[in-house]
Amino acid sequence: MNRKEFSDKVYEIVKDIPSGQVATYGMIALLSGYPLRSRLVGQALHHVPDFLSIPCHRVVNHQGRLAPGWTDQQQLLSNEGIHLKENGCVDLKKYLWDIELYKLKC
DNA sequence: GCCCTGACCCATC
DNA sequence: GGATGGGCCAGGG
Repeated sequence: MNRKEFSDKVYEIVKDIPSGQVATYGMIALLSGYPLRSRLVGQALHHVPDFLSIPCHRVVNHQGRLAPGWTDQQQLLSNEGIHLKENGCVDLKKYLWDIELYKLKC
């Protein structure tokens, strides 16, 4: 697999996530053309240079849980109107990004 | 080149 | 609904 192409695709998709909504790693992996590669999405986002200004705080795992040890993430989310549940998870049913909208765009 | 780890997902219990 | 186990892949020691 072409790692650069994969990460480029990931960045492109994540940048397309509208404000106030969240996506899961699995969705990103699927849209980037590499399903089952959700783990790589997490790693790609972890290593992403910040000058690309990618809203990776809008990406959570399939349970709505945020990145561990990244306290700023919930602050950024709340700035966009996304309020977290008591257990610190995002309400996916409420804020999940509609993957079909992106598919239509392509 | 092997082994462990990780911002994960899914099926199953 | 939480817990568990298996599968996935790249990076670092």
